[in-house]
Amino acid sequence: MRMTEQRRAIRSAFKGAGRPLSPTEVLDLAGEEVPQLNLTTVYRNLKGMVEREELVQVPVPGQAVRYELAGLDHHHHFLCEGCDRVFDVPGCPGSIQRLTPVGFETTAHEVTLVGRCRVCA
Amino acid sequence: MRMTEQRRAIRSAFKGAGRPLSPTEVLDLAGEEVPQLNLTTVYRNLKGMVEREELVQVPVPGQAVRYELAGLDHHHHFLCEGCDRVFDVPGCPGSIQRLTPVGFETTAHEVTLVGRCRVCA
DNA sequence: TTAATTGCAAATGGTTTGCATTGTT
DNA sequence: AACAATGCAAACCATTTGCAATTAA
Repeated sequence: MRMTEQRRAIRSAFKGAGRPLSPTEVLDLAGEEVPQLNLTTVYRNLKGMVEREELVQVPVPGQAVRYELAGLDHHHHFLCEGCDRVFDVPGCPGSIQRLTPVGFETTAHEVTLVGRCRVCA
Repeated sequence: MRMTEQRRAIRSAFKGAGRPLSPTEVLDLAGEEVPQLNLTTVYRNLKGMVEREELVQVPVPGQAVRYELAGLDHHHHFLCEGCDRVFDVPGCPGSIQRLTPVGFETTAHEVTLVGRCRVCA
């Protein structure tokens, strides 16, 4: 794993954003530092960073997958219908597991709030 | 809005399944009744049924959208990692709105449990 | 009869892959 | 030099659309 300019730019896009990013958002943000950045390269780097556990995927209902830095505390997400950006939401409504139907086994849960962010509200 | 054989079959696929269905699942299920059923027709009918509010979309994180009969009580969903089927989960952990960050407005929420269904567990 | 519905093929949008080229070490 | 990373074009997959043929009312 070599350290290239584009990889550096992709990393710092996540550091700077502080919220989950879509591949296109990564291209736009990192592309300011490295204008020749290619979308294919973004996809390949995101994939590699997930395999190396630097990033995790953030599946968003009805939307393209986002990515965020790995190792954050358990939290959930907010999808803004105005700007399509995704934000982290600290905390978790406990008592989610107890919804599990009899005979089923729950290993994870996704909670996504949908609405308007501070800017769009 | 004319009543065709294929539309009838699509309707009854939902009645019979009792769980959210993907377009492909609809094709498979309704295709048993109407073998010449075409995937394009399924997509067009699903879209029409959503506009007419007979169905609602069920966005599943990281997966293709599912559809289910409209008008059900508020509930959530369970995604089985074994068979990729989606099931309804009655109930709702209250206290979800209180996760909303200051300045944000929450208008809806999605909760998806992920794990193994009764058959796959 | 005639307007809605269908089927097929082609277009689309997001993501992935093959392969030759470039860049780090 | 050796091999990982990149760029481009083509392949993919799910979904949508154009258009001519079919069918319910």
